Amino acid sequence: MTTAEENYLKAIYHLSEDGKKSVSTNDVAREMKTKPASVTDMLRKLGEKEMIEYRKYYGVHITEEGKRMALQTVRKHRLWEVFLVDKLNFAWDEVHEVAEELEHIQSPLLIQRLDAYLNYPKFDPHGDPIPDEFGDVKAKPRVALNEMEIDQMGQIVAVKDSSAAFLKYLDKVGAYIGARIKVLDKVDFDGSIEILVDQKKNLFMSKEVAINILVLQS
Amino acid sequence: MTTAEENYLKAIYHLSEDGKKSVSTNDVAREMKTKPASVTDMLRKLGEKEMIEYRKYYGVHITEEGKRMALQTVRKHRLWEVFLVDKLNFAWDEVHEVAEELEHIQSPLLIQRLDAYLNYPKFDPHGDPIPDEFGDVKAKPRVALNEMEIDQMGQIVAVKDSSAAFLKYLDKVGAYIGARIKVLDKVDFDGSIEILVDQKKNLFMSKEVAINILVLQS
DNA sequence: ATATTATTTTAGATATAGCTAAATTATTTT
DNA sequence: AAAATAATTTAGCTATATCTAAAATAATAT
Ligand SMILES: [Mn+2]
Ligand SMILES: [Mn+2]
Ligand SMILES: [Mn+2]
Ligand SMILES: [Mn+2]
Repeated sequence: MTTAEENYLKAIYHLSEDGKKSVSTNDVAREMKTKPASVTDMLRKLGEKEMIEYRKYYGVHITEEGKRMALQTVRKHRLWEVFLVDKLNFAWDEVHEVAEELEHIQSPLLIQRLDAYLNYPKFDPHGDPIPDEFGDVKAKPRVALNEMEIDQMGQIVAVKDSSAAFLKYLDKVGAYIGARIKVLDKVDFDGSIEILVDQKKNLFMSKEVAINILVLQS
Repeated sequence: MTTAEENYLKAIYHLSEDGKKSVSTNDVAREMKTKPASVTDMLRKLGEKEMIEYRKYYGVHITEEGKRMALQTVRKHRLWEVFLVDKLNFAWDEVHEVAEELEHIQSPLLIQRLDAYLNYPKFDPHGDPIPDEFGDVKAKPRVALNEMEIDQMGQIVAVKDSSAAFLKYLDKVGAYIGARIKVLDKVDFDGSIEILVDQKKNLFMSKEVAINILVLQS
């Protein structure tokens, strides 16, 4: 598998994640920041390798083998992110691009040793679960913060967006993974929301922000 | 710079190292395990980027800028090798191929942090010096073991060949970096040599092996 | 000085991965 | 059911990095 194939397959896997049966050429083009024409070429190639089922004009469906490969790349990406944050003192908003390169290094021994060195972490710095070497993921039930009701409580466990802009904003306002929260108010008009963080700090945020914060309800 | 360009430039740098003014197309092809025709293409490209001075049919000479770039890649390669051995418990014969990939990861911050994390190592697991961030190398005067005379003493400080086959052989016979040695005998006929290691173990080796062991004389 | 040999370059392919513009197919609206 | 629109594919082009075979050049030997 080439780097490009791995990146496309990972994108298709992520786009299929929330139960969508089939992913469109345009979806992939948007995610990969390439043109639909380029995507068509790659879909044909991944189809020939049986990583996806590809029917012209009707989108694509990832195969078991494709999912296995994608999860392997996801595992590497997230392990490297843990390494960068835990060992090299990167901030959580600085790791994504580097991990995007590191995930393509080909060495099973390297990943096995890295996993051991990091003490078999279960989650990456953004709260995403790290698949084990067989591709098994321990998924916790998570809710987007904007879908919670007033007075409901929980704990921030992950973020959906890993961009530096978003993560720096969370740092600034004091939202972090592990924080205990309670919904104080929701505004129907624009979907904005006010929460209490760690029983002491009030925090007001737009719907755009709340959508990207994942909570384990309690 | 692409990965291929970095690899070629590093090869040209290494081939120029022992004072050779100019490096031939065939030399590079041998080192890179590619065909001379492919080398010609790349030499033109590196010439246009002024990483090398390239005169058709007369070989190539690395420029200051090219040397700077090559040393940057060498620095990354060797730092990663230290990481693999010191932190991930790789054997010294297992690191070369992986480092060959890792050296192309683009992130100045990553290398700066890695260097600090490893405590600013000066040598890699094969005894080769690690250039600092400005490309400065602290070179020690080293002699190939086959060039030493009977009764001369010294310390093994590096190996010239980093292949697994060679390094595993050294492990087996108990030659390692840091070992104190004394030349006991040399056979004129085939250049083979017998040495005393750490004042206790006699070791007989062929010229091929001795050529690839570098010694700091004392 | 010429011929032979070795080295190097050029010409012409292939494979990957991207693009734009045009054509085709599917979907939605009227 | 047609027409309009949106999505997707095809055709043709570019750039990188490789290769083989043929041509050109340099180095060596007679
Ligand atoms: Mn990637
Ligand atoms: Mn992540
Ligand atoms: Mn390399
Ligand atoms: Mn080394």
